[in-house]
Amino acid sequence: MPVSIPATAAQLKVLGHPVRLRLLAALAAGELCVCQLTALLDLATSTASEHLAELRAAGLVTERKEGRWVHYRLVDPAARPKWLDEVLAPLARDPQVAEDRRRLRALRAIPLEEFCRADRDLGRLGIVKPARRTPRSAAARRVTR
Amino acid sequence: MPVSIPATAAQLKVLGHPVRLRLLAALAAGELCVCQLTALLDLATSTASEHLAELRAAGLVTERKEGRWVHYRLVDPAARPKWLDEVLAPLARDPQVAEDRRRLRALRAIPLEEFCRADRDLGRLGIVKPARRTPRSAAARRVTR
DNA sequence: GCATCATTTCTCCAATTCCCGAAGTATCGT
DNA sequence: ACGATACTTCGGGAATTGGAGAAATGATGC
Repeated sequence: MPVSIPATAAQLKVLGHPVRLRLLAALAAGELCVCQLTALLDLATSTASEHLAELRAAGLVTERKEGRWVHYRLVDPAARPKWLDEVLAPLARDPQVAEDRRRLRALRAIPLEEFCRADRDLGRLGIVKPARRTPRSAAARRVTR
Repeated sequence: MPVSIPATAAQLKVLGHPVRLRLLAALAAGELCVCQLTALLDLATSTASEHLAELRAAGLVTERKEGRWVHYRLVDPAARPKWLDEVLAPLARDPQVAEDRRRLRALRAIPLEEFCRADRDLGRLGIVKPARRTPRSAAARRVTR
């Protein structure tokens, strides 16, 4: 595990983005596939995929293919920079992360097949309530940018 | 000390740049003024100043004005994110950081007045040796970009 | 083989970053 | 008051990033 300024800067830079940080915080509780993460963060599939690719290139996550799905997880603790857990742990206090964890508990209980059959719609599955988190309205996207 | 995804992402992003990481690694051993850091990293003054301003905006360093000089230092440990020291500590093994520390030991021994009177020229002061680290040749800059 | 579905890669555009030199600010010494 | 000096802010140009949709890839099931 070589520690150098350029390598460390690259890892920190990748981590220094709200979406990627949120992805990692979600993965801290265990592996998830791209479609679950996409639904959780309400992103375009290609956007989620690209962020995950960056995290992988920085050596922060690994992928595991299984059938049609690709599961991502944090790199195992030995290969993990020591500061990563220190960064992620306090994020539990962020309300966004807390809500993500709550939804993930429900989400993990649903088999992937069923989840995808339901169009990966958290609303339809009763994971998010009245607010229609419908398929990413243009309006919703525009504000977050 | 509010911990949130946006705030943490902002701090990590600022840290995720080789120059700023090197600046922080230098400051880990104690406060330094802009002109010392500029000479150490061989940057344009305005570039160093802007990087330091970003670090300050992210709450990672504080400034102290004294006469003509502005001294920067790491924020005090209480206000410091817990992961910051974990990030900086292993960097001691980076050869660049090791060399910076060596030069800093010599540099700190020189009063600021004298240092500036010598045009902040590390070569002239015998801190860097034969390599003429003259005032930032265009050639030298071009490669590092 | 062929359609389907999850994911990745490509193409494009807007926005941001990075770095410098120039211009501006503030402080010191005279 | 004046010039010199340490630093900051501004202006601008090259490079990178972020994100979406479209097209490509790869595995599954019929």
